Amino acid sequence: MSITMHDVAALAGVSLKTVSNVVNDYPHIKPETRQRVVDAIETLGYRPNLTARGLRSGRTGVISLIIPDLRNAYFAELADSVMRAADAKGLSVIIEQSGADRARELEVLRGSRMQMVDGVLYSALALGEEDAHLLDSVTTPMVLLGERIFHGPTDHVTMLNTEGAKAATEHLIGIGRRRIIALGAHEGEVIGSAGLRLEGYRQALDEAGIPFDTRLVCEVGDWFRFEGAEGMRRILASGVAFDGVVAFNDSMALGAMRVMQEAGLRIPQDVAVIGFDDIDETRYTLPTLSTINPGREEIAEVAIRYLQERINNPGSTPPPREHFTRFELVQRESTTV
Amino acid sequence: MSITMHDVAALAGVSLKTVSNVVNDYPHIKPETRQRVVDAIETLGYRPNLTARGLRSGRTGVISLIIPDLRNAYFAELADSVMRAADAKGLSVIIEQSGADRARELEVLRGSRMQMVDGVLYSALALGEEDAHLLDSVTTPMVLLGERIFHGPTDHVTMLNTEGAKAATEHLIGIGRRRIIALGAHEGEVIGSAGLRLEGYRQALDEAGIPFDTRLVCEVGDWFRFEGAEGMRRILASGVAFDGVVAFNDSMALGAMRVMQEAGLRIPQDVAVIGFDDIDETRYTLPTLSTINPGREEIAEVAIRYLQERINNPGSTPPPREHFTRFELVQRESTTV
DNA sequence: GTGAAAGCGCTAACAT
DNA sequence: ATGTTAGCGCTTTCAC
Repeated sequence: MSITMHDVAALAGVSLKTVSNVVNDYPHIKPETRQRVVDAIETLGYRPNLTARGLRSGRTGVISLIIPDLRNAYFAELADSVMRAADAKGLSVIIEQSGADRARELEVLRGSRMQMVDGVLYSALALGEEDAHLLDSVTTPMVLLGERIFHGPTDHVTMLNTEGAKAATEHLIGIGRRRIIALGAHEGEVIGSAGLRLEGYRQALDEAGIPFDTRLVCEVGDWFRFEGAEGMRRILASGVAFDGVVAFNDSMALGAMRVMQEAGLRIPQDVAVIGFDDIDETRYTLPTLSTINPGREEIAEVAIRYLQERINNPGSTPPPREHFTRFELVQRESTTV
Repeated sequence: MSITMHDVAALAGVSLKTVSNVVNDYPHIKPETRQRVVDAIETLGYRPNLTARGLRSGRTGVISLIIPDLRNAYFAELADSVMRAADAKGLSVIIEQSGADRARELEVLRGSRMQMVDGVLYSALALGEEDAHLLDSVTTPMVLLGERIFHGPTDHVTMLNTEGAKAATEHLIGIGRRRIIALGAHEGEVIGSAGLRLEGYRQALDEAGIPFDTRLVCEVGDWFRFEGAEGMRRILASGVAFDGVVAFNDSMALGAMRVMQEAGLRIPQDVAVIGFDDIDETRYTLPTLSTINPGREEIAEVAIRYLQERINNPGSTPPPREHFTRFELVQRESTTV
């Protein structure tokens, strides 16, 4: 049996309500009363029961973060940023992995765990624009992360994908590259990281007057290292000439780099490479990898702020907001000639 | 206002208890009654309120995982394994980062979040054997992970560190290496990953009749890539001859590999390298990295099982158990000559 | 400024 | 096999 407010109230000789007021930092309490309560809490080692508080107040102080997979460095780092931002606001974070699986991404939304969190940060990978309406029925406050769904019924925080990819491509063009591979395309995709980033790649080529060549566009399935490696193997096998690679994430860039190095290509002399995400690892590879930093900390901070605003104002439902973070091009050895 | 059991009971024309029984899969319910309740749940879209259930039953179905830092690939992968094992048992996981900071590791133990979880998986990095008594006062069921505290008051799951390091060293000796660097030592440490692994390294040398040379022992602070790189720089600067490296984790091995490659050393021809942890990345570096797989999935599975046993039998307090997982040596290019 | 009472939604006894 | 009753520990009216 644990210590309850009752015990504290009894020891301090006050009522339940007064203890509650002290615990919740209510302003109007006589200093000496407050002190007596604080002492009683101290001597008894009282800790509020958060479950009871949650039941009564309707708030648990817990949010959930739904991401595809923690083993993916980008999401591990995103989770880290989210947990820091949440911690600063006194929130705990339950992480749920969806495995980028459509069925599971939907299941998690309906799952009963949703009943015990105040809000959800939702980073979908398999759902798309056509699923936006499925979010209408979600009553828990939610902030969307990522590029799969725009103009949904909820707040949305993401980076400027097209602009980032354009900047990456311009950077390669700026160091004299003309035959640039786009690694990580998804056929027919318009919305979504792949679609948006390919668009940025095209814009950069257009503005530089470089013709778009479909042989330089490498389509892959998932964005793991393996796929980056496989994609590069296909490029090499095709015999197409190239002198630069814009990979749509760092993992693929690293997989491709390994394949190129095995094939005897020198980076950046023969092929300059730039990735996306600025995962920690890019600082330590050989060569180190230039990349686009998507502003993970800003994403986490803004997402938490939006979520908390929704949580704290359950009545009002202002229209969904959209926040685009600033990105930053980080130049490292893979594009320094 | 959300739908409660009351609403379901009213619609199905049964009592609260019956609804509760159906929801909790109680065995003895007339099939037709059950069906009526199920239908009512369906039409109303009822979801049990987990907070209320938690308050009443004393169990929330949430555990917390306390780890140093998700940005560390080993812990991200451990968290992934833990979440999968927990999910299979219907448990949710709150992750808390301690930053390998002693004060924070202790704070997290006393934190009020502990009041809302059924149990804790605790992976300390800064606490040590001398802090074991601090765990006595923790009433929440707990399973220790890692090597900092043995013979504490709680269950403990870890790998066979000494044996793993011994096997790694023997592997290098087996391919003809005699001057082997031990990368990642902590001066004076006996317990803890560094101490135990250094011991395994010594045992392997002893058994092979190779003299222990302190100039080959490289001490570092944290076990990040940066420290591995710095340690290797010091080794190279010292001018000591060597033909093998046993790194006490993969991150350091990769940092060291990069420095060696920059210095023109070929791996594995000039220096064979083996790490520890089998993080995903080791499969994709150039060369791929041989390593000791610590059996993360087994660690997660056993830890969750132990924890659940403690949670489900709050009365009985059998003595603390200790489980050592099997490790596996994974040979890759960095030790294949 | 503080107290008394009500009840958040659920499950565990104890009936029937 | 199902219904009734009584709280879990807290916050929130509403008094005083």
